Formats: sequence, C-alpha cells, structure tokens
Amino acid sequence: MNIKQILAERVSKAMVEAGLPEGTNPAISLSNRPNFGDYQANGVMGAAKKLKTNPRELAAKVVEHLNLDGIATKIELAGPGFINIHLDEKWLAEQLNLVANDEFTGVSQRGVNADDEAQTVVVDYSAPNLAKEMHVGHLRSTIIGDAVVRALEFRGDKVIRQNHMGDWGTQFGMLIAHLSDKLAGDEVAETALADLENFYREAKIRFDEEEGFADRARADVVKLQSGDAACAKLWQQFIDISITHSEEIYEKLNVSLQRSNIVGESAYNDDLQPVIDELMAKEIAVESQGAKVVFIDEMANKDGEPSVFIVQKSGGGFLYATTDLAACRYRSGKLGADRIIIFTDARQGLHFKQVEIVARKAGFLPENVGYQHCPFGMMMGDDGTPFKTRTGGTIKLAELLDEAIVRAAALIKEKNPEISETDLTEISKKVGIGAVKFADLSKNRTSDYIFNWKTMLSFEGATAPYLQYAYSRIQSIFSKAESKAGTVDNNAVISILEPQEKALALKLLQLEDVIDAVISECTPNLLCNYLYELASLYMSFYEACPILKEGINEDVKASRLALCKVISTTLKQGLDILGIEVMDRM
RNA sequence: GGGCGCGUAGCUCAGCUGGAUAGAGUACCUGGCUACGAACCAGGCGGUCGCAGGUUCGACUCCUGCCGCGCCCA
Repeated sequence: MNIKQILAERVSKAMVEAGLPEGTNPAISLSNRPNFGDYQANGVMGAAKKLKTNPRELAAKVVEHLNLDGIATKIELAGPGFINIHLDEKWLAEQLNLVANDEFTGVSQRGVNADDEAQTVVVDYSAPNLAKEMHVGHLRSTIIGDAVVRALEFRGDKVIRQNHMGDWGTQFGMLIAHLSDKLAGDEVAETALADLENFYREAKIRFDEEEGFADRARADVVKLQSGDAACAKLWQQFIDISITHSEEIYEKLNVSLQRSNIVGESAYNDDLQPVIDELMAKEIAVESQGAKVVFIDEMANKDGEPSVFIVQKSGGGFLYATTDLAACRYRSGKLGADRIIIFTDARQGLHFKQVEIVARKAGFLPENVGYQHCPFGMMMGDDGTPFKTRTGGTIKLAELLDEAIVRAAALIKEKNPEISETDLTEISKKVGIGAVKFADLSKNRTSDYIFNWKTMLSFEGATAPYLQYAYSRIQSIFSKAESKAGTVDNNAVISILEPQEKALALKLLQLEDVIDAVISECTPNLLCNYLYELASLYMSFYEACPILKEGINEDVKASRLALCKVISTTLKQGLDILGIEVMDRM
C-alpha cells in the first residue's frame, strides 16, 4: 500500500496522454497546507520548462486526462501548474481497513511480485575494535545498521549481517604479551580482561616505558602472524572474552547481531596474498618504491596525478585496503550479494571510494552489485570540537546505557510509586535504552554527532518514551474497554469522522513509503520522524475524539477502537524496526 | 597544498529528485487534570536559512566566489 506510488502511476499516465514524454517524473509529494489538498503533483512545471511551453496550460491538459475516480474527490489546478489532489475519505477508510487486516500493516513484501524482487543484502555494521571496550562512538554504526537491517527484512529482502570486528593488527602483540604475563601470575583470563580499557592502558604503558616489553610485543605479532600456536591461543582467548563484552552490549541495546555474524578482519588473512596476486596479474596494482600500489586515474588531481592506493606495504605487510578488497570479493562472490552496505564514520569516505574503484576494476565487485558506504558524522563534544572526556578518555557505552536505565527508573518510580520491582526493572530498561537509541537514530545520519548526556537521556518531547507512552495509552484503553464490555471487536469497520481521524488515516497509509525511503538511503531518522508524527497525531486524536466516555455511539466507539488497533500495531512494528521495545504500562 | 562534509529559531535538530506563507522539539509565556494515563494537549513568543553573486516563473535546496568549523589525503 503506497498512496504516493498509486498517484504517481495515475499522474504519469495522464502526463503521457497529455503529450509529455514517457518517464517524466510526476513529483508527487504531500501537500504542505490543508487547502492545497492531501497530495500534490508538481512534475508538470519542470516538464513544461524543458519543453518550453506554458506550465499552466500543460497542467490543465494533464488534469483533463487524470483519472482518480473513487480515489479523489477533487483535483484542482493551482498557481503556475500545481495539481492539488483531495483524497476521498471513503477511499482512505477502505484502504485503512485493508491495512488493519494485513499482517504487515500494509507494507508489501518483496519477492511476491516479479517487478519487486527480493535482494540479498550484505550489511556491514558495528565493527568494534576488540582491543578495547565499546564506547559511545560505536553506537551509531551499531544501531543505525541494525535499524536498516530490520527495515530491509521487514520489506522482504534477505539480509546477511557482517560484523567486521577489528581483531587483528600490531596492537594485539602488546595485548597478548601482557595477557601472557597475567596468566603466568596465576590470574584467570576472564578476570584479567574484565576491564578492557584498563588492560589496554596497562599494556600501553608497559609498551612505552618498560625495558624490553615493546620488543617482546613486536616479536609476538610476528609469531602470531606466522601461526605460532601459543600466541594463537592467547589471541583466541583475548578475542573470545572481548567478544563477550560486545555481546553484552548488543543484548542490552536490543541489537540483533549474533556471534555467528562476526567475520572479523582476521577472517580474511588467507585471502590477502591471493588478492594482491590477482591485482598484480591483472596489472591493476604495480610495484612502486617496494610497495604494491594502485594508481587511480579516476581520482586524479588537477595536475593529472592519480590518487595512490597502497595495497601492500614495502615490508610485505597488508593494510585495511587489502582486507576491504578481500571482503568485497567474499561478499559478492561467496555470499552472493546484490547489494553491500557499510556503516562506518565519515572519515573513511575516501578509503571506501578507493576500495570500490579498485574492486570494480579487479572484478571483485561486478557492475550489478551495489556498493554503498553509508557514512555518519563523528562524535563531537558540547563545545563542537572532537569529543573527549575531561580526562581525555572516552565514555564507555556500557556506562552510558546503565546511566540511562538508572535515570529512567527514577522517573518511572516518581510517576508511579506503587510499581513493583520486577516491572520497574523491565520498564526502566526499555525506556532508558529506547531514549538513548531514539536520540541517536532520529538525527540525520550524515551530520556530526554532538554527544550530550542531557539530550541523550531526555524523556520529554520527541523521544522514545513519548512513543512508548502513546503505545501504552492505547493498551490502557484496550484493557479498559475489555473490562467494561468483555471483549473488543478488532474487526470493526473504521470510518473517518473527525479531522484527527483523517490525519491518522493518511499517516498510517504512508508506512511503506517511509520504509522504502529508509531502505534506499539508509536513513532510519525518516522512520523516527514518521513514528513521532504518528504518535503526535494520536495524542491529538486522544484529546479530541472520546472513545469510552459516556454517550459515544457504539459504531463510533468500535471504529475508534479499531483505529487504535492499527495505530498500536504500526507503532509497535515501527519501533521494533528501530530496535525499541514497547510495554503495556509504564 | 589537494579533496570531502558542515553552517537553518537562544539550544538540539527536520526540511524528500528545485515548489506555494521554512518546520519540530526544547527553553520561555498563557490556558487545560474530580477527566479513556498531564512522560500529555491547545495556543503564544522566537528566522536577513554563514556572506555575496548567478541560473529561473520559483532557490534552504542547483552553480561560482568568499568567511568560519570539522575531517581525510600528502
């Protein structure tokens, strides 16, 4: 169900009949003013410009051919060539009733129709560095990626999650050397690694200051890379425990990543040399000053000097570049991806641009495979400079989440002193975590991220608790209706009587459109906006349209309860895509 | 030096491929709980969309230059 699409098809048809070329964009959008109807088609004006004809006359011709019988009550021509469409409330109600009885709340499923095939989408997100604990900087990739993944799945695509964890590199030499000493001192690995930040700091201090330790660390890296069993065992222990830390975060954050989704950097170790060999054989990479590099002419500067992309260092070492090329090959070749999406911060933009160009040349990424690096802004402090705590450190993600839950608990207890401990625990987790996630997800992906405890943990206004509150208010009505009348008729016919009901109907019928936008641009903030608007319309409806009060006609009551039901499922499903939980009471 | 991105209300941010009078939240002010849950609702205040040009019926949106900030590459 997609009103915009239906209107686009009809208007397109009328445009062709009015003599416009096939494929002219009808440019359907929501009207921004009530007297301009519900939707408007603005495409004629642009087309008229290209054809150098009078836009108003052309629009009149299109209106003549435009058939919206049964859908719209009025089609009017306005201004220089706007076509304003007033939808028929009866039609809206019919559509809404169909949605009410649809298990996907009106979102059509890919793979059902031939012209809307399901894709295999590989999504690379989260990817924490296992040498350290996850900090606030990992939040974006993790939850934006997870929201997009769930949106794709909800629409019917096949998603393969890839957690490209940082589990390899020189820093692990220092870490396993330090771990080795701890274990020799009879410490248990789990205890030694209980606080990864501390552990890392200790190792770093030894590396910088302790005589001989740095040499040992470097030697361990070499041993690890050449397959030394003892080093490999230490490394594996370290990795396992560090992964457990991440899993705790995912669990707390309600993120769908599993251990089986981890395909870390080390997973590509055996592919690196073959990748280089292939690049050399195809003469894409060449030797330069002892290193293997690709000269990228497509990214040349003004003087015609190509961009240089190093794929193997002069000492023979590999780089992120090599690993990412290997990942391209694996994902399109072995995993059969139609589309690859990577969520990392914007600083890696140039890198991934280079990776894509080289991977395409080498055939690691066939033309028909999409490759989307989805960047997001970096984390800034309150003062707008790159984020650091007062002591120059980072805020652990685990601490932020715990703080959110504690604050939520205090608020809930204040509003509801009688609440049981069990309920309090469950609800404060959902509210606190939801608030943190929504604060992040609702912002445009590409803008810089200003970290602020206050806004992050806010429970008022356009926040997750507002949406959760709307949801639980609806549940409250349901339980009240049931206790009064015994059962609630969820299959009642919805009719549109008040303007608030019409606004809700229109909004509810936009879900698929919103999901598609989220999927194509990887922008969950659109879904956040949508859900907030939906909840907000519900709040207005709640004030204006009584349901269970005295003197409400039975049909009206039943209709409104059924409307509540659609709102309720839409909110729940939408929030579920964002990884935010709802509850009956809060 | 080259490249990428950003600059919108006091603050935090929306603004879809160019569309009609630039929108939310927050803060502040006014009104609404004996009430289907006030984590709410209704209303008010608040803007030369960084600056200057250009493209056109129309520019927050596209182009050029400049200013400021951030990042990446060397």
